[in-house]
Amino acid sequence: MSSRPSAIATIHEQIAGHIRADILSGTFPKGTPLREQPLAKRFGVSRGPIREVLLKLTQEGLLASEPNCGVRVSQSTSQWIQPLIIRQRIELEVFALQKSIATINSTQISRLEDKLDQLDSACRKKDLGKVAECDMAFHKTLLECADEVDLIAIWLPLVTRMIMNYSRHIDMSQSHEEHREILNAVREKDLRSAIQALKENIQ
Amino acid sequence: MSSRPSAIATIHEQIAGHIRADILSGTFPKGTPLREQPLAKRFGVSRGPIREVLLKLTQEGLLASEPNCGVRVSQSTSQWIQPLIIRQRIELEVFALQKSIATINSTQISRLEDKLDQLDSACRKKDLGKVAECDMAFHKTLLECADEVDLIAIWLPLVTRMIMNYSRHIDMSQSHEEHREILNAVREKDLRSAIQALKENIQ
DNA sequence: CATTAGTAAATTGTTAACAATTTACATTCC
DNA sequence: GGAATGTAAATTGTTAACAATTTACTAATG
Repeated sequence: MSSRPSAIATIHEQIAGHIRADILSGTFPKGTPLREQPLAKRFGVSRGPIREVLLKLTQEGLLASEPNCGVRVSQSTSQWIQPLIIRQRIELEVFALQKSIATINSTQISRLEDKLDQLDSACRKKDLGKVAECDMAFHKTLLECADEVDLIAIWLPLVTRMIMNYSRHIDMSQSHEEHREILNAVREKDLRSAIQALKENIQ
Repeated sequence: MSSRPSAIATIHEQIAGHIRADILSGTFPKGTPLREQPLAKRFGVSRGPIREVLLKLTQEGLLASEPNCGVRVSQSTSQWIQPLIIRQRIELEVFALQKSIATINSTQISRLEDKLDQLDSACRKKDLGKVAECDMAFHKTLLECADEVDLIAIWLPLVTRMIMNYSRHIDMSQSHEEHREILNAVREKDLRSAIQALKENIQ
């Protein structure tokens, strides 16, 4: 919801980022209950802000909530709808590319380069949670170039459900290469190649 | 969130429903700031639960939040992405129909009939907010027949953004007819007709 | 021995007070 | 008169205590 992309993360976003990484890396396996009090203690805040973060992650799809019983890490998305999710995610990202590629500027390119560097770093450290987070962040930055806030809100639940299923099977060395190809094509404003590289990365 | 469809709404859901209807009916025009204290007083609760409802509606896309400045009613979605939103929404609902239509049972049919009745009642009362809410509720119930929780989470941000733009142009008399046609086709397990009626209703 | 009932602990839900930040407005200065 | 500054009000953000609910465990009962 922050209007400025790449802004300094608020305390909410930092906490959400930590928990998100712990889920995507498998530190919290599927079905694990997340209790408010221990999380509050861990992050040095009271339960109020924690509740808001948990609600946010629930609506993203990472957590599942049962009234009066708290939240637990979501189970995997069913096999049935995965092809649908992939199709829709590709349609959104291709749309964003088509709209933005002609007018993309150097500031946006360097933002993408930053994300790519962070992804590279996470890959070398074999930090699975961080790799998944950086992967998402790269694509999110790409979407932000299209300057359509609604696009990201629609895209988020799709990508969250994909990452939940695939994060543990990411090929660290390949991931970095694939994203570099996307960025190279975008830099040269080569829409066709960019779309192809994007599809290969997502599928 | 609630595992039981058609369950008694929690206090959260009731408050969210009220505010949602006020936004969709135009009682709160686009850009109107929503303050926590007045809302808390209006619904007879403290600010805590109100904050959670506002966060929920923000992530649905009805409200836009600026840190330390509260939330306001979202502006309309840009013209650029509306065709995309419609396409994806149709794809989701058609998918749900394809998966569920063969196995749909009488309990689910009567649930749909309930929603249709409520829609009819709201149309006769010319209650725009209620009509928009019932419209959404009918389609949500249809999606629930597919028994894929993730489907609804992906669908919600799409339909919210459609309704935000169209709610004030709904043809009350036509809306009820269109939904009745969908239900009739579903009742007869006529997939082709159901899809056609659905597309005509959405587009 | 399995089942039920009852009780204590753990956990979520709610509230009201307090802190930090932003906004609005009046005052001063140029 | 207009811009900058300072102060008060309004508003959001956070906290800790309390209430309500669920869960886990123990003991009684058939």
